[in-house]
Amino acid sequence: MARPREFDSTEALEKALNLFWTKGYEATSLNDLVTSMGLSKSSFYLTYGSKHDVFLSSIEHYNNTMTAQIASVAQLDLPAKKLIYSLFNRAVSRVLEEGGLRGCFLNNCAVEVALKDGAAAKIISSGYRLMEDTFFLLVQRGQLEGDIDTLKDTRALARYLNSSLNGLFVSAKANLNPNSLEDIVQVTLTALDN
Amino acid sequence: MARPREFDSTEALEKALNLFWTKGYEATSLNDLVTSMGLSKSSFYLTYGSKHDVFLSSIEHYNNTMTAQIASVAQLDLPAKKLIYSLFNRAVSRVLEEGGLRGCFLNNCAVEVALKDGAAAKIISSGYRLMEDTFFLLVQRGQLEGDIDTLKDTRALARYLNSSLNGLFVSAKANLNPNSLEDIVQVTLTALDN
DNA sequence: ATTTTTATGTACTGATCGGTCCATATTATG
DNA sequence: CATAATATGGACCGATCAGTACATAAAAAT
Repeated sequence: MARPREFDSTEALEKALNLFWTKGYEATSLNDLVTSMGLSKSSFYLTYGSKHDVFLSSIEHYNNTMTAQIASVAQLDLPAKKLIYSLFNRAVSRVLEEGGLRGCFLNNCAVEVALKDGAAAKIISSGYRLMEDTFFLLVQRGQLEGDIDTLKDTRALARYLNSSLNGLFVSAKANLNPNSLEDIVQVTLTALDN
Repeated sequence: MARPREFDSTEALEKALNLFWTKGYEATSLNDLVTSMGLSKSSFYLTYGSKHDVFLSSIEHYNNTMTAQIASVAQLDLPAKKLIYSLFNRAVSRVLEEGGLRGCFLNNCAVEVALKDGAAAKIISSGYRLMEDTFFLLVQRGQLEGDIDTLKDTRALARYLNSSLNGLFVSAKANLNPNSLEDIVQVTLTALDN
């Protein structure tokens, strides 16, 4: 009944997400967005509403994909404690990769906009709880599997691990040093030992 | 020999610092700056050079005051381990105060600009090393005082503590929850136990 | 083939961006 | 009191900001 869209709207959203991820919200201009998304301003506004709207959609999309992807790692058929180890080690190697310093998108958003953007803050917060819950399930499984002391507070450990992962990303940006990151991970993970 | 300045330049710099701290670099406009610093554009540019220059000066000033202030805490005549505890507990209570959510300025800067602003990155990095070195001295003293296992890697513990503190600030922004912050601190500090 | 409906490209908006210019004001020195 | 030197206020700059208007394009439905 009407002219069909010439672009894939989730593909374009991912382009926007990537831009916000590497440049931050404020430093990303509308021209940046439409250029990298490959569409005209008309299509942009018709499809996504506004810069702020597409930003919120980006965070939601991030929650639905990246965060959910980590949650799926948690269901792999390996000892939960090993999975936690590998989540941290993979975070380190990802940060050290080309372009990896942009870190975690939720982390970046929390720091840059959570304080002044209530709508964004809600979505960020839900993403964080998703991460925390993933760690909770992993720690719980580790306790069931006998690899983590059952006397330890499961929720507290989950919160600690989530927070530590964020600290790692900030540390990498503040003072990139592979040895330092490995030190941090090594000490962090001793909290899971007896 | 010439007309005297009508404002205190470090006082004004602190106003700028506070603005960058709460709003972030990109979101702070020149009008914001001159208004809150209480001076005209002429005086601003004559005294501080540019928005970017005053930003760099702000970070340097932060390093010289806040970070150095924490370093002075480290020299208090109390068991070093207790001092580490109180640094973390004070961070939690400061975050929970009115306006405390803006967190740590170095942390904010690292996340928002370190990737794209080399000049800022250098200053941020030096601030971080200052923090890390403070923790190093504290851990070392704790080991000498017999409160921290001497078999533990002093430098690794310092890096870990510094990173954990940053994680705490991000966590607070992402999902403010006093219980959660206390959980994080409690687990974090067990790394100092035997 | 015409109508309906949505998509697209482009020109345009007022507001704000960081930054400059210059005329005037204010002081210390000679 | 004149001069030298810096400080200040405010008008002004081109560029860019996010967002809009509108004319045209394209497809499905009749």
